[in-house]
Amino acid sequence: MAVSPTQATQSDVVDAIRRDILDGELVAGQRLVEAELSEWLGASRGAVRGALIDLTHEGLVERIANRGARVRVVSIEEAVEIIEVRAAVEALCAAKAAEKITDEEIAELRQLGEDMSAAVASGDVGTYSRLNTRLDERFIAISGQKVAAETIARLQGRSVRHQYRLAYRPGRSQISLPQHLAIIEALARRDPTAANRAVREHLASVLDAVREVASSRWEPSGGR
Amino acid sequence: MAVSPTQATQSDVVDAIRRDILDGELVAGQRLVEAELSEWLGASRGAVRGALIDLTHEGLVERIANRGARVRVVSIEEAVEIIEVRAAVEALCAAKAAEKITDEEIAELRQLGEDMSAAVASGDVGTYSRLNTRLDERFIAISGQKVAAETIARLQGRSVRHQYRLAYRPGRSQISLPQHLAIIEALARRDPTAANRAVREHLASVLDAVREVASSRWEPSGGR
DNA sequence: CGTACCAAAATTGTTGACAATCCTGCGAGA
DNA sequence: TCTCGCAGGATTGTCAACAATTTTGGTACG
Repeated sequence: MAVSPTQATQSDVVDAIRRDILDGELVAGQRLVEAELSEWLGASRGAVRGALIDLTHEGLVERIANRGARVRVVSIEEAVEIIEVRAAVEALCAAKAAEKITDEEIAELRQLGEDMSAAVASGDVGTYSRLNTRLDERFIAISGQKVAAETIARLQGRSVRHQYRLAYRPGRSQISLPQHLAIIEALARRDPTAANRAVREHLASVLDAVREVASSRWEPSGGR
Repeated sequence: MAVSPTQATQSDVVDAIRRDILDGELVAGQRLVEAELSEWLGASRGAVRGALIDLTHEGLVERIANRGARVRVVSIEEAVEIIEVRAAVEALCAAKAAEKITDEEIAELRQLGEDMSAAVASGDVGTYSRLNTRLDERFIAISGQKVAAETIARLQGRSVRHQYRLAYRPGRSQISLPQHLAIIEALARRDPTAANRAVREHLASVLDAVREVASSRWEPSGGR
């Protein structure tokens, strides 16, 4: 999108392309020609090339030797798998977090819970969605599990496009809010087992919703 | 180690360096100078550079801007975290595998179990260790969870050095063999819950052993 | 009408030279 | 003796030109 006045560095390019993919500016399957992006972003071709390689490792871009890069298409099946893995790892984090959470952090999460309730009550889906993400990030950080955090971050990007549709489905907030509050309460009670289960139940529900959206999108689209 | 007569390509370099790190040929913390490796492996500096970037993403190499690459040192704490995450994800795979395993695959795993028992009985730790790895790979493949497989593969490399010491500890085989057989039996019974639990129990035991090795290695070593 | 082939264009891959950065060792001054 | 500063060397980072590969469009031939 924005072309900066100064020369863009490689990590700038990575961020820019990643954002465009996540925002849907670059659609799945679209070709990513190095020379084009280079001019588009005001960076050297080398930088763009390196960025595409990085994004390939993140799973957002697909590269075939001598045949260029395209935005990776993640099938519903793959999205489901990603959420299943995330469920397993996040549940681990939740259990660990419940064991080492401090009083201040509990207060912080409770506040977060109230904000979420308020956002849902006022129908502000955008804010609610952002608070969701924050809750995830917070309890993963609290768990102190760096490897798990890195693993989840890696997977996050790939599934975000599929989860995006979800947030704005009517009634979705009402389903997920109590689940999020349950996670918070389990952490506040310092109950690892309950926290583990609460996270799993939440992601199982997300999974159902993703599958449902998938099947409901079978008919309208007629594309390749 | 071996320098091939023909020009080595980038993926050759990745493989060569990875193998050397995993084999302990390159020790943790050792500097990896691009020009040296380039001459050593008979590849261009660009190829070596690219390989080091790839290995950085794998977590085997650590790179600091303008200051070069070194073999990443994975602390005991990190190894523990890695095994915890692996436990969560492999348990997921085991449960999924139990749901879709075929009769042929059950026979194959049972055979594997017998081979493992034989290897332990004859004290052939090397073979036993290799069969272990195969068992892991097989039930992950059977589960059909590509994302989980990729996630585990990523983590595998980093923890392998810590697990390596383990295999040759006296008595270790006797502890882990029944756990492996339990995994096989749970899969053969097509019991997802039991398979999940069997994998978790096995990796919990690995975890204990890693921690124990860690504490027993506190005294002999005199620091970096 | 379809197919095989070929050259031109477009695109990616690689290399080598140069620029930028960091580390080392030495010497001057307090 | 210790600290600071500064060249010199070593190492990494970047770029632009060149090579290799794939795609495309057209044409001749069956």
